[in-house]
Amino acid sequence: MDKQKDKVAPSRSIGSYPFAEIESKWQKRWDEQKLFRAPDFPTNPYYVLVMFAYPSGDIHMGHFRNYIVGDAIARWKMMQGHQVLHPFGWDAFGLPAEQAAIKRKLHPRDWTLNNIEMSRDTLKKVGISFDWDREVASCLPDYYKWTQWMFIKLFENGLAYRKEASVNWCSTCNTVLANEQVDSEGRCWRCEGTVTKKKLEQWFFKITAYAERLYRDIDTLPGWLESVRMMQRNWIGRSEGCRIDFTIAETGERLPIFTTRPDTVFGVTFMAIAPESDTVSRLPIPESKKAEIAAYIQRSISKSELERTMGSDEKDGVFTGCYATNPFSGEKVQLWIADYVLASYGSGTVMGVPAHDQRDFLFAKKYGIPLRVVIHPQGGQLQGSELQQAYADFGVMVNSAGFDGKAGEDAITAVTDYAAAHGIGGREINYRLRDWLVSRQRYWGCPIPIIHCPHCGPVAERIDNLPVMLPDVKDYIPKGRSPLADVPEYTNVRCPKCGGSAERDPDTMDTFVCSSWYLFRYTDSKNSEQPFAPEKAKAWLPVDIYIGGTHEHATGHLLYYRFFTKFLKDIGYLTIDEPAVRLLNHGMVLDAIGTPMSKSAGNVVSPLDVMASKGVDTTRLAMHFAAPCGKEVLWSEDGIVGVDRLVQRMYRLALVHSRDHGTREQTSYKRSDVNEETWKTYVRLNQTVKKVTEDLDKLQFNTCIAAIMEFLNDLGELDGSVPRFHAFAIQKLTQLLAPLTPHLSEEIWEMFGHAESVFKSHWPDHDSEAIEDDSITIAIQINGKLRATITVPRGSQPQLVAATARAIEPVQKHLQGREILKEIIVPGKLVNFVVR
RNA sequence: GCGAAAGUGGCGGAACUGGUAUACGCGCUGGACUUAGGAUCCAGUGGCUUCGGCCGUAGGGGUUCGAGUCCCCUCUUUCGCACCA
Repeated sequence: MDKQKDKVAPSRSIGSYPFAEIESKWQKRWDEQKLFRAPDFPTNPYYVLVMFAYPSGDIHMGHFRNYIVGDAIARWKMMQGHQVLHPFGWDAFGLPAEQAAIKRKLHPRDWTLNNIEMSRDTLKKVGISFDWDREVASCLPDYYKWTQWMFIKLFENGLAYRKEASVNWCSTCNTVLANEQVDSEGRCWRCEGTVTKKKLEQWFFKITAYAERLYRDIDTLPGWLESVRMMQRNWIGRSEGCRIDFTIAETGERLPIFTTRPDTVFGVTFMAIAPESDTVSRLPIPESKKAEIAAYIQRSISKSELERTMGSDEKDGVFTGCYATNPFSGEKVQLWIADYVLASYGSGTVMGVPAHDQRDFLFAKKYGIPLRVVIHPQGGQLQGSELQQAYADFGVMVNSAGFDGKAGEDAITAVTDYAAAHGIGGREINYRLRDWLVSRQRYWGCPIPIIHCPHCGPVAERIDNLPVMLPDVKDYIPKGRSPLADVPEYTNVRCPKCGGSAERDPDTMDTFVCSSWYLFRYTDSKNSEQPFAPEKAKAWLPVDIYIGGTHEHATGHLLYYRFFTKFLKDIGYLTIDEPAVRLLNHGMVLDAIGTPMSKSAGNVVSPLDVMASKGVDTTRLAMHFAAPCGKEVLWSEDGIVGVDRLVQRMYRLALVHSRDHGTREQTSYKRSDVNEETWKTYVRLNQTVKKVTEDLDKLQFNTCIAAIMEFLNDLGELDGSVPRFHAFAIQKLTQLLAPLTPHLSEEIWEMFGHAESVFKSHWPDHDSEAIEDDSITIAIQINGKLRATITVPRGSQPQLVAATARAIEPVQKHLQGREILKEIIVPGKLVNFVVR
């Protein structure tokens, strides 16, 4: 019989895969049939969440990759019998809208809504399985009403508060920023401008009240990337130590400090206060010193974070003329102001132990402050005068009154317990995490629903008055105060409490507030009575997999939304502690030589262009196949060729084999049904089903595709002597490919006569009666080097295999004149002869 | 400086608990069918080779019958942290 292969003769009679019409056909049908509409109360839920998007009007390769990964998972879970929630929405407040408005003389709202239309159309062309009925846009009143509700709930629970503080100010954006929005080099996350400090009264969310839970629960998130977990741990910066109350010698006022090394307390030879610390103003500074100190404080405050951090070997400060008393030794030491001390951490004051802390050491060296050794290394001695640097390791306490001889952790415990027992301190935990500054002096954001009353102070807007509508303004240009402040109709209101005249807060919220709860809104996006019904949220949450750029959000969004989750649980709206079980970072898309795509580099490739010439499914496959999905991908046109061949090949095979086979359902084959070659191929098919299923579970889309290609190569070798076998195999492959090539698979599925969507079909199970090959290849090694392979029936006696191996010619040759010391036999794998 | 992850053909990348390194794809070489081929199909493709083999997973050591995989050192890259007391 002729080898039929999958060649179609004459090939010219069959056109290539007509992707354009097939794509629009199925996109339309999915829409009409509401195939991806999620129920409110699923019985077998799976929640796939992709980070919602800023509506910039187009999509780039990074978005494309993000969404096709989510889409593959959503469609696969659907075929596995889950009800899938796969929603989408728009993070629609934010700076670019104002800039566009200024530049193009458009209202930010019009610009944004127009972009949403365009972006949505684009996503529909990609055929992403979003449930568009649940779409949200954070800039619409029916959404931001509930963002305001969140603010008020936090306010009512004492977790939203106003304080004057030294805050981050970006002079380019003309607004304040949260700590999370300033990078490690002191630059604005959005414009990269230098961030300075400004003393302002602003709204904060008390995320620090959740520091311990946020820290502790990181351990309950094994499905998150370790790097993200580490970044959050670092950001929260939990540190266990001891509070020790020194006193200001002149006034007797308490001067508490935090230290992780209370065992060095007898080595304190000075104290240092941060220049910004409130404590400074309470010091009895001698007249003669005041001018010098004021100048120093002025100088340090005007330095940027970067300047203060750079050259960290250079410590400077100024002596206040005041003294502090060590409660352990009763000794008086000099009290300095030094800008290596941070006002925002601990009490803003540190005890200076030059012998055992490198920073204190450098500082003391510079100013000739004495040094006292109070810790000796185990079994060693330190000479203070010979120290070239601080000895910061653990050791044995010396020169420490009754504590001498205590060592390491015991020493720390002993001193801490003593402090607690004598009312001069005790165990304390400190966090690096600061409260979240949420006010923004910008127009295009969610209005803060607070009214400032001269009598009642800040008062929350009444819930039934929500939303506080964002008014139109003439001028969006940020001037360093909110444009809303210039709209008297907006700001002049009555106090909800006393009815007196009052002023509305003119600021808007950080857009990260909007994105801290959108995943909950999706479970009940049309609710006009509540942000979402708790029972609906309960039915879907937590998110099973959350996909996006986890790196840039590691210590921002991904911390904020955990905070909101815990808060909403505390007030009874949620039952979960953590919002998402698994977090997937889709890697960046780079150009073919590994440079990030950017306008300035001129190497941007639009997914839309590729889709237009090759079709969506080919473009999807090329992206999936190029690299495992957590890794960065080098995008190259060359990569398309191979997967395009796969698409064309599938389509051609379907054209040929669907002709007269109809929907006839063959669920499995028995060995007796088919010839040997077909059975082998059938086994290979089942192995492929198994492998693809396992790889999808591991989100290894690249190896799924490879497995399918491999099988297709094998299928091409098989003749058509068993009627309908090819048709059977192709239908299985169509299902396996469906999460990755949804349009192609739908079309082929229909060609085979199925009336329902392939996504309503049941994901193939492998036939466990046909998963193992009849014969296996055994590697034959001599001294660990491969010398031959032999093929034996599965389950052959290992000794028999070894004997066969010994007899074959290439092995004989190597064994000639040598002594076999040992035979290593790994059943089903290899035989290794150890010879001399 | 500290910490973590990684380094595999010309390229993107495979390889389960140590067990046939380089699956799959691109590219390349040759061929078939063709008016044509940027279509399709077939064969080959790590390096060296005296055609027996030898060498090969960043480099060097080690453990083992056997190492891409485990251990130690070095180099490189990426990422995070970097006055947090």
